[in-house]
Amino acid sequence: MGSVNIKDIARMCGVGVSTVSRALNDHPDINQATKEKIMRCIEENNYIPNNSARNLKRQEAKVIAILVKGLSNMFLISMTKLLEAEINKRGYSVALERIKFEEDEVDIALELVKEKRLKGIIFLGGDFEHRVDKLKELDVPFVLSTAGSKPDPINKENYSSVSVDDIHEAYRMTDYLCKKGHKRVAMLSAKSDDKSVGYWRLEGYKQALKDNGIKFDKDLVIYMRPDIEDYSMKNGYVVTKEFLEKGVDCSAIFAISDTLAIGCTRAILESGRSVPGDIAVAGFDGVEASEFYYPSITTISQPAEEMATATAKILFDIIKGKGGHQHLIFEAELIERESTNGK
Amino acid sequence: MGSVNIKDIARMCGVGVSTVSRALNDHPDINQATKEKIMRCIEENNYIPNNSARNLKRQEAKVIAILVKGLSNMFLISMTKLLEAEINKRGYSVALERIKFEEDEVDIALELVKEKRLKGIIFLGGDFEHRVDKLKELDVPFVLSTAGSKPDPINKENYSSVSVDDIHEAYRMTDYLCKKGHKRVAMLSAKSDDKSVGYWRLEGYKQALKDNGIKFDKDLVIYMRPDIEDYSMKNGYVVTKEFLEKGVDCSAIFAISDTLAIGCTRAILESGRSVPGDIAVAGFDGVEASEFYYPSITTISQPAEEMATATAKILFDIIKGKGGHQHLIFEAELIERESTNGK
DNA sequence: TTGTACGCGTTATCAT
DNA sequence: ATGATAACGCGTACAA
Repeated sequence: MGSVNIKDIARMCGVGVSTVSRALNDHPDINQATKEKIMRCIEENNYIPNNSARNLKRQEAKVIAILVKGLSNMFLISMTKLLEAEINKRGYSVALERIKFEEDEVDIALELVKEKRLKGIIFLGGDFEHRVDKLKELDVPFVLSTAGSKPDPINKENYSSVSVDDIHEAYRMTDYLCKKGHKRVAMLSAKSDDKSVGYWRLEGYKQALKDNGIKFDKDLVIYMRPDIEDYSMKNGYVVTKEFLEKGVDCSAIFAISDTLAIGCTRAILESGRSVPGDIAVAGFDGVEASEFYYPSITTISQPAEEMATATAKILFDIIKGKGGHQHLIFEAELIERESTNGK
Repeated sequence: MGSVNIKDIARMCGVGVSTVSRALNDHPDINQATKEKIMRCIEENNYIPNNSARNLKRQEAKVIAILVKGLSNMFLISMTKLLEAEINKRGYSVALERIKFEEDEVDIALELVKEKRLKGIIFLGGDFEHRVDKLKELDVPFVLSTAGSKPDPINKENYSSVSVDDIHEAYRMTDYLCKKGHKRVAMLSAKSDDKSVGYWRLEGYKQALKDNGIKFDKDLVIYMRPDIEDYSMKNGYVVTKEFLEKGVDCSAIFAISDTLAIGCTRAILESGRSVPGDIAVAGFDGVEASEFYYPSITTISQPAEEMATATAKILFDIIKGKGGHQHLIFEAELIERESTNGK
C-alpha cells in the first residue's frame, strides 16, 4: 500500500532512477524503446510523482502564482481566467491561491515563493497597504492588478501595477449623472472606514460634484453594512431600503459595485418607484449581471482583457530581463444602459 | 538573496537544527528561553520554512482538500466557504483547488494526496463519471458533494456522497408549473450531449409532464449553446431569444440554473412580453441574484448549510474511524417568487 | 545511452 | 533539553 515511488519503478523496469526521471520529464537523452517500457510500467502501477519532492529539488519551475483576495468577486474571477490563458500561452502554469480578507497576501506570497520556486506573482484585488520591509523580501517580480490603493510610492521601482484610476472613473460617472440633470446624486459606498476603492471612488464623486457646482451632502453617502457580506446584493438592498425610508431627496444613486447597484435597484423598484424614472442607478465593474438585469445597469466597465494582457506582458518582460517595472493606468468605459437612460 | 533555511538559523543561534524545528512546531521538549531566542532570530532574518520540504518529510498533515469543478458557479463558491468554516472548526486546514472543465478531478486528487498527505477530499460539482480502478487508487476518504450524476453504484461503499435528488427536484418544479395551469412548459437545459445535471433534470421534467397528462414535446427543450460559456446569463439570453423568435407556443420556461433563468427572463422582457404574465420563469440553485432580480426568480434552493455540515461530519467521522460511508440525499426547497407568481 | 551518488530543506529517531 | 543523523522522493552532475 505504501504508494510506489520512482525507485520502485526503476527496480521493476530494471533500470536506474535517472532513466525513469528522464522518461518522466521528456528528457532527450533516452532510448525511445526504454522510455515506452517505463511509461507503460508507470501506467500499470499507477505511479504518480510526488510534487513536494519535485518542487524541493527543482531549481526553477515555470509557475506564476495568482493571489486573489476574496473569492466572491465576479470581476476578479473573470480576470483570473484571462490571466491564466495568457500565462499558459507562454508555456507557464498557474498556481491560483485564494486569500481571505483577514489574511496577509504578502506573507502567503513569501511562503509560496519558497514552496514552489515561483517565477512571478500577480496580486488581484486587495488594498495592499503593506510594510515596505516585507515587500522587499519578495525577490520575484510581481504585478499588482486592479488593486485598490497603492503601496508606499517611495519604492515604486520595485514592482509593477495595472489598474484603472478609481478617482477618475468615479468622477466620470458622477459627472455623467450631473450632466444628465441630477442635482441630488447619492453615493452607495463601501464601509465607512474603508481605505480602499471605497475611499478613492468617494473622492472622485466629491470632486465631480464640486466641479458641477453641487455642494457635497453627507446625508447622500450610503455606507455598506459591516454585518452583511461585503459587496453583496443583499447589502446594497438593505442599505438602500433604509435610505429610502429616511425620505432623503435624491434622483440618482451611484454604487461602487454592480452587485450593490443591483440590490439597490431592487430596493427602489420594490418601494414602488421606477428606475430610472424616479431614481437613476449606476454601478461599477461591468460584470455580466449588470447587462442582464432589467433594467440593465449603467456601469463603468474595466477593460479586463487589456488589463490581463498588459499584466502578463509586463511580468514576462521582467522575467526575461527585457524590461523594468511599470505602472499602467487603463481607461475604463462608461457603458450607458437602461438604469440611467429610460427603457 | 539565497534565502535562509533552517540550518542558517541553527548556526546563527548556536543550536542544532532539530532544536529550531522544535521551536517552529511547538514541540514540548524545548526550553522556553532558547525557543524565544530562536523565534526572535527567525523573525529578524525573515526565515520562512519551505512547505515542500515539510510536506515531503511530514508523516501526516491535518489538511482536507476541496476540489471545485469550474470556478464560476456561485453556488459552489458559497459551498466552499461553508465547508471551509466547518473544517477549520475541527482544527484542520483547507487546500482549495480549482479544476477546469476539461481536467480530470481524480487525477488531480491523486497527485494532491501524495503532495500534501491529505486526510480527506471533498469533490464539489462535476459529473464524476470515472473509471472504477482510478477511484480505487484514492486511499483517503472522500465525499462527493452536490455532484451531478453518480459513479458506478457497484462500489458505493468506498465513498460518500451528499446531494439533492436532481430528478425529484426538477419534477417538483415542473409539477408546480403544471399545477399552476401551464400546459406548455419549456425546459432550458444544458448542452444537448450533457450527461450530468442537465440530463437528470430533464428526466424529472419529462416525468412530471407525464404525470400531469401532458405529452412531451421536444420542440420545448432549449439547449445551451456550446460556443458560449456554460451556465452564463448570456447563454440563457441568447438561446431564449432564438426560441422566442421561432414563435413556439409556451407559457412557462424552467431553466436548470438561476443564471440561465436570469438571461432567459431578460430576453422575454426585452421582447415586450411580461414575466410572469405572458411567460413564467423558474430557475434552480437559489443563488443570491435570483432573489434580487426584478422580478425575483422562483427557484429550487439547495440547503447549502445543511449539506456542508453533513459533508464535513461524514468525512471526519470516517477519518476518526467512527463511521462508514454514507449517501445522503437532501430535500431542496421550492421558493416561490415573482417570476411565476405575479408581482 | 544509462547508472551511481549526492543534495534539496525539513522532521523523526535516537543518542547524549 | 539538545544535537547528530537518517530518511522523505526526486533531479542531475558525473562517471561509465
